[in-house]
Amino acid sequence: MTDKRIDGGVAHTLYDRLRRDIVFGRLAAAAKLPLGELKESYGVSVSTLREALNRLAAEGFVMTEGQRGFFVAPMTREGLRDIAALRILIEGYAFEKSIEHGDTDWEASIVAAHHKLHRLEQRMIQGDVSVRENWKQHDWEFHQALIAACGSAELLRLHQTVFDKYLRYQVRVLTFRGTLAAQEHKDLLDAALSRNVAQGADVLRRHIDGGVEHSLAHWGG
Amino acid sequence: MTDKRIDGGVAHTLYDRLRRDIVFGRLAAAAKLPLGELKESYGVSVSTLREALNRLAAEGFVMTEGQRGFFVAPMTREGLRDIAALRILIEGYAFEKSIEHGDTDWEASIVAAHHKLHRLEQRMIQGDVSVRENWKQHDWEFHQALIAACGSAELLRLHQTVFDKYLRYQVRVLTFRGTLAAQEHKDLLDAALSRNVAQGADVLRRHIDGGVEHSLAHWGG
DNA sequence: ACACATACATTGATCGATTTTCTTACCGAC
DNA sequence: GTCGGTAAGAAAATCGATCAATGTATGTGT
Repeated sequence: MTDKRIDGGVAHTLYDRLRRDIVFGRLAAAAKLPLGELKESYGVSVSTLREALNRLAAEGFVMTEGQRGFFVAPMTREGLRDIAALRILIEGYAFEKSIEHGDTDWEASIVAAHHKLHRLEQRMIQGDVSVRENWKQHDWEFHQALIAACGSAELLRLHQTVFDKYLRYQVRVLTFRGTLAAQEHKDLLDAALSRNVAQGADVLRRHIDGGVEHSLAHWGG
Repeated sequence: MTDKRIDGGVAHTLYDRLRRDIVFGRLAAAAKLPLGELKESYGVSVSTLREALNRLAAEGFVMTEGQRGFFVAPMTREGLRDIAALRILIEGYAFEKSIEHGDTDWEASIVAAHHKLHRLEQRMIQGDVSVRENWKQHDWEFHQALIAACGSAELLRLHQTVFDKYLRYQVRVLTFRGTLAAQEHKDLLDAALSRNVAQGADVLRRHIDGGVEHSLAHWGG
């Protein structure tokens, strides 16, 4: 028998797909989301579709105004600075708490997460762009591992959506920050292992602000 | 003709009603939410109901696990401490930014908001419990006014849900902190008007932690 | 008497159809 | 020529019905 727990039902699968399609730009920013067309392309009914869209609307990935349907959330320079500042606040605080409370198991998990991320980064730097979506997953897992010992479920949950909103802007510019980002990840790992709160917060701020500057520089349009 | 913009459709109205019913405890914590019954009592169809519940699930007011339906989010001592810490972080940061950037219009709006709140608090202290739900509204409007000049839409949006999650715990214990809370609100106003960031953050922390201690002391069960 | 399996009842998840609302194109009046 | 109103078409919001999963009770075998 197949394990049903792999997918959480059509609605949950659809939610994941839509979310990824928004974060990775396959659904363009500010694009209209016509129920009739999406219903066809995703192969679900309108009710199921609306359930997923409502969840995404609550998280801020899609907008819905009055009875005019759903739109992908737009991307603006101000929106990027806004979400980046929020990520620095949330992740910075969670990182501090995590450094305070983390035990040896936590240390082991961040070392492991960093190793996997490092491998992917090497391939990315060498120009292998096929692993991009995979790399994102490991980037997130590393950052999530860093703050996993913060002791707050609310914080971890919130970080997940803030991180993805920020990531959407990183994906938008197709170029990779490469060596710089990789070095910052290493610095974050070192700060965590040496329990240096101030240094960790500082590196994290530079890491995120660096991504903002990179995105703004390659904004285009 | 009646202005349609007053209600945002059945779904949005239902969302508001459900959210209020959860925050004010009319839907008990951890209670099951049977679609068949709710459909009757709220007078909507199952699809509309599920849309609203999905939005609330994304915000964390209701839980949904697998194919077993929806539950009101439970309330625990740890959950209270968790959400309180998050509120201190979010609102404290937003308050600082607001003090930095706020202009005279902002000052006027917080004076006005505080005045309305103050009137309600006087009636609450005198034992008039009929204005409780109205008082909550003005409490929220005052705190929202304090941070309105922070310059971040994401922060304001996030604050709204964090505030309501915290408020649910305050509503849970039926007693009112009365004079203490009123004095703290006055102190917050003074700190904002005198642009004293450190004092503002300090008062805010005491205000929120005070509410936590009050709730834990009257926890019962 | 207890454990397990199976049939039944209940509830949630998904779908297709109906109703309402918005958009736009068209026509007449100023 | 433009503004305002109106009617037709498209799209979204809502609903009622069907399908699938879960929980429960019953019966049988050890």
